[in-house]
Amino acid sequence: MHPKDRLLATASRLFYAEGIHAVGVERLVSEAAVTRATFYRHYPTKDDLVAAYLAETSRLIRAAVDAARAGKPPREALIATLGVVGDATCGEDFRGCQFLNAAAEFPDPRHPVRKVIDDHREWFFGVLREQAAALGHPDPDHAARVLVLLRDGALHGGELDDAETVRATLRQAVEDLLPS
Amino acid sequence: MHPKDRLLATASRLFYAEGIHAVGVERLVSEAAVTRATFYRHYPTKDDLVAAYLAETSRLIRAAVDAARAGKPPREALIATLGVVGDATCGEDFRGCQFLNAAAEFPDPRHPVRKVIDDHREWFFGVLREQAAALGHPDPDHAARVLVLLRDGALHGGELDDAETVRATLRQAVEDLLPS
DNA sequence: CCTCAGGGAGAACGATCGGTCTTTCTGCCG
DNA sequence: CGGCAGAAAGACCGATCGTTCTCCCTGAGG
Repeated sequence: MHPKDRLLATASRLFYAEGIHAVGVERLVSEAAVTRATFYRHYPTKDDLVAAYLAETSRLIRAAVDAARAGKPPREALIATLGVVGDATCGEDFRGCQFLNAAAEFPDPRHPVRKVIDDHREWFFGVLREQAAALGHPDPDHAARVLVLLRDGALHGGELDDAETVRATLRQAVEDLLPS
Repeated sequence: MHPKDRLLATASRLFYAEGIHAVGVERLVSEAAVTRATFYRHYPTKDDLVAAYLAETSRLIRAAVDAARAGKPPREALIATLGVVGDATCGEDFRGCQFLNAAAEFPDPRHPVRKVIDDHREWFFGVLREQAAALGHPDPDHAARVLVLLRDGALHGGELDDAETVRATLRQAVEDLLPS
């Protein structure tokens, strides 16, 4: 495993578990067994590493969603898509949504990190709208918007409230929303 | 306005707008026109000021919700309660939920700040459950849980997506959830 | 009038922040 | 073998972090 990959893996773990501003460069390089010079050779600034962390997270989530919905009929595919979210909330060391947490720490909407967040949200909304349309929902845009609300809520409730209950609540709410 | 109140007002504004870890003590005391000594005379540590900021925010929200539902029949009262949330998302300088943002910056569930957050969430869930029960909903616990999901989602979507659309989506979703 | 708490002003603490630098060594490719 | 990029190791930069300190001044209560 190359230094650059070790850095990204360490950053993903620490940024998610402890918060972005709370983890300093010293901590990153020491836990990744990399020197400061190597850090700045691969990432010009810390913010670039943050953006890389979110981009990589987005990549993993897209893969998980693609895998979950592959080959399923429309209704099951949509339930499976939100199921990925519900499962995530019940995973150990779950600490909310990487993107929502990062947005809380980067208030400036024009910050480069926010673009990665916006891209990911736009992708997910598109997936939901497309799936709602394939399902024959009369207003796929509205359905997708409600599903996004539920998703965002579940990703926070899973940390602050009981995760299993949140997963069940999410699933029930999604099924109620779809034409039976 | 006394120094302690100026401090709390300044902290509320800066913590919410820029994030908690991102605002240092120097910034707080200079913008509040207060000396460092006065700061630590009223709040033993910065974390105590953070807890006070969230406690004060909770107090204001409880007052707003109480005012919105006062004297309304059950169904309108519940819609008004969530309406407070929707209105908040459309306010200027809206930057998401103070409690969710703070939770993103305080990962340790045993941290004192997290207790203030948990208390606030518990209160809000209780209000929703009580209102759903008064409405004669067959499963008020489940209804309240779904409403919390929608609330949390709306409070983030209002910042990251279009606020007015989120408000309308939230209202529609709430009405669809209630027995007609 | 005297006292004394509370606030203003600002220096100072050690620690850490994000970022740059020099030096040395290793390993790969021609 | 020679050359050179990438990484290790760590000193170093100014700035800021949260926190504590001393000193002086003001204003209200007894």
